[in-house]
Amino acid sequence: MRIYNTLTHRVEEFVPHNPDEVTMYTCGPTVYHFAHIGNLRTYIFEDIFEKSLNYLGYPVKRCMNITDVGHLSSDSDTGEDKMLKGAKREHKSVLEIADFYTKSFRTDFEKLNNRWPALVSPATQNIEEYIKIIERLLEKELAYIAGGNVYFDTSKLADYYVLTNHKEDEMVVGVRAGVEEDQNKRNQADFVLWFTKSKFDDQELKWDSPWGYGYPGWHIECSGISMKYLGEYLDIHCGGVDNIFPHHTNEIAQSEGFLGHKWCNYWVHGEHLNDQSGKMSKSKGEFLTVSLLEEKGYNPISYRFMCLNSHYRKQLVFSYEALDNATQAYQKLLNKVRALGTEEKEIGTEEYQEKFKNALADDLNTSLALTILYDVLKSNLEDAQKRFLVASFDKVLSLNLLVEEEKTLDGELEAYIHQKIEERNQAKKEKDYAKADNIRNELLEKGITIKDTRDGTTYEVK
RNA sequence: GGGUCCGUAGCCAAGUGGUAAGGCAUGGGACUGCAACUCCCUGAUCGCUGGUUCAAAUCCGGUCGGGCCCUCCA
Repeated sequence: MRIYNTLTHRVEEFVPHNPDEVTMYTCGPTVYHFAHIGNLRTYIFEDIFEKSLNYLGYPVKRCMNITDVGHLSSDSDTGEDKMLKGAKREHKSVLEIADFYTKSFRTDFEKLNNRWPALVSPATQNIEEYIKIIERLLEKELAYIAGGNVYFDTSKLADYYVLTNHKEDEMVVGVRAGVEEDQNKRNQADFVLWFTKSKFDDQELKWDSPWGYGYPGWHIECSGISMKYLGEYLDIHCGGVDNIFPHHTNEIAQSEGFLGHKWCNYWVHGEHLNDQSGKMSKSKGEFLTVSLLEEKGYNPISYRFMCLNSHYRKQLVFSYEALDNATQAYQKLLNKVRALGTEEKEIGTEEYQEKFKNALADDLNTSLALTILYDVLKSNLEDAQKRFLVASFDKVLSLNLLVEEEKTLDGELEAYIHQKIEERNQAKKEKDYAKADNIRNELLEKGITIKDTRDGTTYEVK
């Protein structure tokens, strides 16, 4: 498999430490509010990545954190704490907020057919890990204490900006409004590992530490959780592009400072979903959640389809036109697949399996992978072979291509529909088309769509 | 100011040197009592401009337009 590595700025051949257990860490959400579909785009990409690795023969051990504490809106100890803000907004405790939004995140995550990682760990349950790391960093003099907080000393590293081509003296501090420089820091890029003194003394969650009662900095949690669950040699670390700097840059600094050797070989980042005006955010424009799409009558999987039609490293602009487009295409695809019958036959499908694998192995070229799916449907293969391939591809695509609509109709409704269809067919025979159309409309109003096929009349219940 | 990415038909989009995949929409046709579904047909010299080359959407330069990052973010 070839994948783009942010560390080298190139597409590279993927070589894991151990092909029998690829380790993958993906940054999770801060659970202070609902996730919007832009947030979820990254998780769709990560899911496709994980499943592609599986499809290509690599078992994956994946871990994800849940940020449920002290995520300040800046490393300078300024701005607001997201969790506290969420709690205040809803008059609940931080833990209640975390619990509620973790659950709703998981619901949305799974509605998009993302596989929930086996290892998911909240930041608040790994405090001892962070303390262990910080202690070692202090011993090695890679960290220092100032103003009651523990900071990482970025000047001790030969190359702090490994992921970006930033040059420190050319960077502008406070490009964004509301960012102030923390006077305790020795270097501009230093960041907090542990807070005891903060503008946010009303922090609800605090723990004892060698440096006093306080709470961890944001970046340390991913290093701690990752090393705790996946060991000290990580194959893949994923996240959204916005995490490249400073979050992932800082993770590398502290993890490698702690370990004393290279930590993770492949850094893979997903691009953003934008709206017409640029970056999507929770505070401006329409707050696009999975639930909102559902309220508007969209199947969340249509959104997944829309994402797969694009490339994870390309910005995608959300519009209802694009989503409608995807919805239409997805429905047509389902119709075609459902006409294939139920038998599966593997023999003779190797060529297409190979093509599909090649598309995935080429830096996750999902739109090409979808094209191969269309090629299969148009090919001269037998229906059973096509069906086998669709089933196989859907292990990665996860578009519910073979999931029949499991509408459990009660017998009464079913009998009613059959009776109406019978009446309509009778009317058609007698060329009483007005009556036939009336029956069809009557059923349609109840969400039942009639289809006349060569083998008789079928129906679909919405 | 620094960094980085992108610009292919109405829309989504593949293609990184050999003469433009695929999907949706549109228009036409087959099927149907009509419709839906399905099937067939239907469209672009690749932002603009120089250059390299026998050959460029693909490489190099310039230019225009747009996104993102430079301590909230997926």
